[in-house]
Amino acid sequence: MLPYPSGKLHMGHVRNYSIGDALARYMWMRGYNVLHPMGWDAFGLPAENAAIKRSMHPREWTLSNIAHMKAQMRRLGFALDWNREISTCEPEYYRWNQWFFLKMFERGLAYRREARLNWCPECGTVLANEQVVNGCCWRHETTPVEQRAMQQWFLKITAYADRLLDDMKQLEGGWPERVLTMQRNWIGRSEGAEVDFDIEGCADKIRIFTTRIDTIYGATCLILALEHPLAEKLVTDAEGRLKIKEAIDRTARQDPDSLEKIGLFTGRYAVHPFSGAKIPIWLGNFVLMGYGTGAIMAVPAHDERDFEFCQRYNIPIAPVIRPVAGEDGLPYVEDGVVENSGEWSGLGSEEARRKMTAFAREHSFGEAAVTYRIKDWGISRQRYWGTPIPMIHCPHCGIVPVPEKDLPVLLPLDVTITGTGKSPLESVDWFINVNCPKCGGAARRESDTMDTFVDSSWYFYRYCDPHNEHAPFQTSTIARWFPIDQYIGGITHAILHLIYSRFWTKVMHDLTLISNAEPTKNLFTQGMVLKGGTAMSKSKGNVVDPDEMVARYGADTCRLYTLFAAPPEKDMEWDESSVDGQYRFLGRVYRFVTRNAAREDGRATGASDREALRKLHQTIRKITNDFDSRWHFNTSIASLMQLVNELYTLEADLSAEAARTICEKLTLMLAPFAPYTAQDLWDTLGHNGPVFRQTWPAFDSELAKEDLLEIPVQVNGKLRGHIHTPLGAPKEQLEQLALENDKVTAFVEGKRIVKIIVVPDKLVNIVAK
RNA sequence: GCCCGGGUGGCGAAAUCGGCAGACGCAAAGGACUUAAAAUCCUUUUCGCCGCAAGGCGAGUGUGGGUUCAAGUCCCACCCCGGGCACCA
Repeated sequence: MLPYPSGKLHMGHVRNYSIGDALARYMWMRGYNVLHPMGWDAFGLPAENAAIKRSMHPREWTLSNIAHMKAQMRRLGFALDWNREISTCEPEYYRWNQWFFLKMFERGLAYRREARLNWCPECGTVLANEQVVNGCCWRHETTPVEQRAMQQWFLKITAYADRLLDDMKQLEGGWPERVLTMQRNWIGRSEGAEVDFDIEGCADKIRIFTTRIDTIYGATCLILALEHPLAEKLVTDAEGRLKIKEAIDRTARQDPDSLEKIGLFTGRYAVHPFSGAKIPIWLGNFVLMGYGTGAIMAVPAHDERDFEFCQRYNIPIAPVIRPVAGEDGLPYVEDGVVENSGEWSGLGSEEARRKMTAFAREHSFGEAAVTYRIKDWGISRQRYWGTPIPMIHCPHCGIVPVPEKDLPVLLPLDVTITGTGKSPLESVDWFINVNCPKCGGAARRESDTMDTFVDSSWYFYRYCDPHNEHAPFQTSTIARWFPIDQYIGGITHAILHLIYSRFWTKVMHDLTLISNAEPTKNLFTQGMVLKGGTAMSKSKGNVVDPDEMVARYGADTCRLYTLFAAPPEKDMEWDESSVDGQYRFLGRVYRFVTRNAAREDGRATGASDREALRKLHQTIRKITNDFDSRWHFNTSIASLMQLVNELYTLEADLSAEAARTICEKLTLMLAPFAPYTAQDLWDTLGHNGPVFRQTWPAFDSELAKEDLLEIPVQVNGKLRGHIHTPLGAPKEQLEQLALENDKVTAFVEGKRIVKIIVVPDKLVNIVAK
């Protein structure tokens, strides 16, 4: 039995909750309506919308926690795949996901094509590139993904690549630089040129992408990806084709970190479009089909990878860039002066790139081109749960969208989950066999469902208007909450959820549903919770469930522990040995307030009152500052502890009046961090209603002022003594007091005073020789 | 290899703008209360040396330099740890 009320805490993501909830409560007490989808639990409000309807503050603030997503989405009826939960049909959730899908299909932003994709054998489904971590599924970290070729639905996130990049300007300052860098790398925009090479004795051309067209005279061969469509045309003999297949297999089996370069000569030659030289055409396993054109020109003199390849296969190396004088190191990727390049020799790299690209364009064998690393978002999943993709395959009409009036397409309930890798929906005849909406003939319904990252991309908009039956949400209803003022989440979402939701926001912006181009103004990424020095994960088996801590100490102690262990942006080691301190602290607060809530001993006010009030106002100032600037709640809680420690020493001499004031303000300051205890104390103090509806205490800088300062005195930079002066004492006085100080004189004696540095209210340093 | 973080007592950490390094807490030791234990309250606690003692002296924020009256904080070089990216042409 705990000595104070413990409360409840949903323990899914205890750290994220503690941080977000503390902020939400503080902002509320500072006079903002806070839209914080999950935080109302902590506030004690029954329903999410009650808060919006019962607006009580003129100012508004939107806060969302990524870790709260699961619970928020569950409320909205979105599907959840996290625990392989099988959702029942939630018509509104399907309807609007499907509605968006149709809008994208109309605009060419949703399309279907065959693709080799990452397949997780454990999930029995394909995954998007973003969802593959170290070659394994993001949900099954020890299960390597396989490659499978199948028909897949994609969302054209690449069409938004430039806007996703450009709009980062709006996020600078509000988002951690680290996340922006990760997204920038992920999008991977690079500018260059595409160039066609004729093939000797063949009408086809090979198109390559390069960022260094200035080095093209150094190209001594072309290298195509093993899977390049032209490979089969160039290599016609059975033996050669077998070798290609073997090379693909061998590459797939290798550790991607130390891939051995494998090359196959096609026996064919290409014509260099600038020099007219005949250069061999190779296939190489390090050339990626999925990037650029799947073919490169190898410039071994100036590219490390090409060098390695060409050296291995005895392909000539021809330097064409002279490093700029003064620069040393490898010339591999550096700009310099072009040489051995016919009429272009002597130009700087940059100028050469511009002019050579223009030349290629004039002679119709190339053009400037931009390539991205990011690929379209593959959203097809062969799972039962998730939104059915609202499409019908008709043998006569092709792919036909389900008419909007027929939405939502609901999942059948009579499904057996086989786990065989085929979509379970395939086996439900009544679901699959439908009539074509166009011609009325027999047709088959699409059986793939959508990636559940689709749901998380826009749930926070729907959350603000959850019961709308006519639209995903009403623009005017949600406009006031967006963009989100503050989003809190783990760094793990940097290139998953956080890029998808930015994309979705832009699509909705283009559909004129919203006016904001970005979903959130500010992003805060809290540090990871570590156990044994590494991030907790199911595969490592080091996941700690804090439920036990909550059962033993209560949720408030658990919150305090989480917030006190480290500043929120820093990783924290989950080490329960220090939780006792938080438990003891809450007990100390509880006992002090209950002892002093309604004392009637008529003790007179005196010096202790003054001292206690000073400490109180200093604490208010400190915590207010922490909330307003840096959220280092560990120091906020430490200062509350200091206040309580001081109160314990002064308690015997406090007047009832001062004690009462202090109890109230202390309780209010505790509320963001330990809401249940604070609420109980607030009741004990004889108040009615929720403590978080009280105004955050203001500090009085007069009361916070120290009467007498203790100022350190240094001699030659070493601390030798202290002097006592009132605040704001003049320099001369400090100087004089310092020189009169016994301890100081002992060190100055016999020396010549060179200089005295006086920093008012801070320090005196005497320089003596 | 490239790009970010970070390195402070036995431990988690604090020092927010260049101004007393180690706040606050854990653990440990001692004491009070108690028949006893728990709980609670109080005290000590960076390291080394000197002293019976009050106290004093010296060293100290990964390493080596530098700037400054003054450096955990700024500059240069390096070491170590963590994270992200990585045949992206």
